[in-house]
Amino acid sequence: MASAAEAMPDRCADCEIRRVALCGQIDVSALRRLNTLSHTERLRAGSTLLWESESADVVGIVRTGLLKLTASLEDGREQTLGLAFPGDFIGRPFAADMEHSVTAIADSTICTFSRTRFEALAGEVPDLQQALLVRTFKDLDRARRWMLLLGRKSAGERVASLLLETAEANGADPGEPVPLPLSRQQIADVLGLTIETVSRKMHLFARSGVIALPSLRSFTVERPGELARLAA
Amino acid sequence: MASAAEAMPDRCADCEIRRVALCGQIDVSALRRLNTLSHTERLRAGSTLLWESESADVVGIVRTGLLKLTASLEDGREQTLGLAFPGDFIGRPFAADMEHSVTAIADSTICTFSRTRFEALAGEVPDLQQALLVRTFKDLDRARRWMLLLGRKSAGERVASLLLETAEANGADPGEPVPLPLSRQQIADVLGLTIETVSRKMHLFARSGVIALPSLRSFTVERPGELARLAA
DNA sequence: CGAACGATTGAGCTTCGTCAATGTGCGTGG
DNA sequence: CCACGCACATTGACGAAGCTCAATCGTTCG
Repeated sequence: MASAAEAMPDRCADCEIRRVALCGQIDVSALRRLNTLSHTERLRAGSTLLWESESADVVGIVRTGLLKLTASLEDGREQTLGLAFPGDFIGRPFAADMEHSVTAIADSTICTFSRTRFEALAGEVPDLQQALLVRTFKDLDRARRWMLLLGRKSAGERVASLLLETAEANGADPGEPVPLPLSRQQIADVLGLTIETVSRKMHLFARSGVIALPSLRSFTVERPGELARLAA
Repeated sequence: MASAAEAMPDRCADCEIRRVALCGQIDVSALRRLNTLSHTERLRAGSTLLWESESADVVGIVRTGLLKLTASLEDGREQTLGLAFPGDFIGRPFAADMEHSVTAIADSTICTFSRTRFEALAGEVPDLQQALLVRTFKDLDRARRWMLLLGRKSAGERVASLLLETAEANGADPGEPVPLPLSRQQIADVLGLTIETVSRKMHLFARSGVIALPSLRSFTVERPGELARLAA
């Protein structure tokens, strides 16, 4: 298996696929076939892999970095619909047109597949399809949870929710610095706010001692209970 | 096939399942098995089939009526995450806990299955799983499109968007009355607004001649182009 | 007819967006 | 090493959008 990856450095190592994308459920021969279909795509921060309302012929799995899914209105207003971390699946099998753009926030590598070939393989490998279905249900629930935030939470609650979620995703202890992979503008786009409001709320929390802001791209949680209460 | 439905009136007619849920893709024997597993659940408007953050042991397909998916905050604020029309799938195979409630808006009937038995069958019938996957991708894109509305559109744009979408779903011509299945409060919950703001915007549009409001539960589109422009 | 419920309308206020000025960190080139 | 410039972030002043509270209206159902 490793030898295949060495022989074809442009292919994804199948151990990676197995671990990250498919939870070790699919059998080795299908894995081999999946592997020969894959290409590693390198994406610099800021460049876009898939474009809203254009047809896409690739799907993929994020290997490293961070990407955002976004939709825009004609006048330029933009909303981030979700983030894609390593292991997340991107693209739309069984559908030609994208409903959102996929753009790298940090330099990223994506393990890509021809969409039609991936579809064909999925039809032949039920375990692959089931893994994808379970994953898609999770994405759907994540998106819907965010709808509650966008529709009903105040600016302060939104910012607190994001900080809390980021801290938890990092398994950070109180007082320990948590890296913040997003700029203020990107935070605003995720939360449906403006950059100014995000800045004000973060510093409000910092002044009240709930968090600390040691640098622009990190924070610490000083009073976890209070932060959770602020997140509503 | 019809005879099975007659012999067991509590079962869903399989022609219904085939047409509505599975796009005619699954084979007849699997259909039969699916059929013997199904129960028809009748739900009165206002009653809840599945509860947020409780475990659920059923999944199902809406046959008649209309349901809403909702999530709430502790203090009672509620956001509607989506609507389930006839043909829509509800519940979460491969997951025990619900992330949202499912409540009937109108009297409804749902063709339900034991979740675990449905999961087992899905594992055996790849076409069923694929149909479900395609459907789930569509739901995900619908949810994400709504995130753009919740995060970035003004109250007027939200109301116009909902009216436009409702009119289009009904294939209504200009001037023709469109039924509105939601109360003002339910519209507000879908759009992330208050009932007062919804009322004001609707009457604003009516006064300007873009729509007309012949009754509380219907409207007509008088100037489609203008309504589309208002929806942004 | 009256009560109950949902919808409308108005007045005031809060929150958040807008606009503008200022500040801060960082890389580049002198 | 320092100065500069640029991008990003912060802060303040102000206004508008939408929420809250409250009164009224209309409809439906006893």
